[in-house]
Amino acid sequence: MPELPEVETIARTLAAQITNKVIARAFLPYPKSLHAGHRHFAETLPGASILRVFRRAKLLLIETKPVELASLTLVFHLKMTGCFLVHPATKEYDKHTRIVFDFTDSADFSSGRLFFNDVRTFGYCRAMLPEDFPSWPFWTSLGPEPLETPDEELAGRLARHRGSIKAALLNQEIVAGIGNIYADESLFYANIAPKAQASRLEFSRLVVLAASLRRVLLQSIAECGSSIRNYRDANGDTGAFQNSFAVYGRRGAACITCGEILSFARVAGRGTVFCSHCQR
DNA sequence: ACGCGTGCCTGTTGGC
DNA sequence: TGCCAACAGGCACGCG
Repeated sequence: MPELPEVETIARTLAAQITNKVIARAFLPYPKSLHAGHRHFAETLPGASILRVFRRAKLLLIETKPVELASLTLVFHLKMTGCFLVHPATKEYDKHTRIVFDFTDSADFSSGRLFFNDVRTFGYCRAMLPEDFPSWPFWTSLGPEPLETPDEELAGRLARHRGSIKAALLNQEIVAGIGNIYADESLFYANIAPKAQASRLEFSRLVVLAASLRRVLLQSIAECGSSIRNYRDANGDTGAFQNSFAVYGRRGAACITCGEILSFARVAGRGTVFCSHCQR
C-alpha cells in the first residue's frame, strides 16, 4: 500500500531509469486501468519522450513531451498493489500487468519496457494535458504536501475537522499523501488517541502531531519506504522502514515505550493499532 | 454540507 | 491437510 514515502521512492528510482527515454508504443492488457485520456494514450503518446517523473500526494506522475504538443502527463494512482517494473524489451508481461510501455531511443531501438502491474486492479492511469487538471476534482481538492507545509498550518487544517483525528489525517483534502501506516505511526509519537476528536485537541498537541508526521515521513523516505506484502520500488528493491514500525502491524505486541499490550480498533473504517496507555 | 458506511478487487492468512 | 471466511485499504459513492 504505497503512501507518500513509498511513492516518492518509486518516483526517484523510476526517474533514474526512464528519464529521456522515448515511448514507442503503449498498450493495455487490462483496459479498465486507464481512467481518462484514452485518445491521447493511443494517439499522442507514441513518440513522446519522458521529461520527468515526480510525485504529488500518493500520485506518481510521468510528464512526457509528445511530438506535436508541449506536454502530456501520465498520472498513476497505485492504490494498494500497483507497482512499476522496468524490463528488457524481450520480457513477457504476466497476468497482473495492466499497462505496458515500450521504449526506444536513437541509440538503441529496443531500450526496454515498463510494466504497470496491479494485482487488485484498484490502481489507475490518466493521460492528462495541462488543461485537463483543473477539471479533475480529486486533483484540485488535494490538500498540501505535509513535507512542504509549516506545522502550525497543518495543525490548523486538522483542527477544523469534526471527526476523529485519524480520519482527519487520512483525508486527502486536509493533508495529502497519508495512509494507514503513517497515520498510526505519527499518532503514536504524538501520544494522541486515534479516536480523539480532532477539533477538541489542544492546538499545541496538533503541532506536535504535524512534527511527528514529518519525522516519520522523512525517516521512511530515507529508508526507501515500508515493504509490507509486495511493495517494491522500480528497481525491484524493498524498503526498510517496516523494521521501525512502533504500532502499525504490531497488534497484540508490547508498546515500545511502556510495555503494555498494543490495542486494536476500527477507526475511520481502518484497522488501527495504538497504545491505550500512551495515547490519550 | 459534512461525516460515515459500503463496494470495488484478489492474494494471503487463520480458524476449524 | 484442506477449505473458506475474514482481512488488507484508498477512494468513489450514497445515505443520513
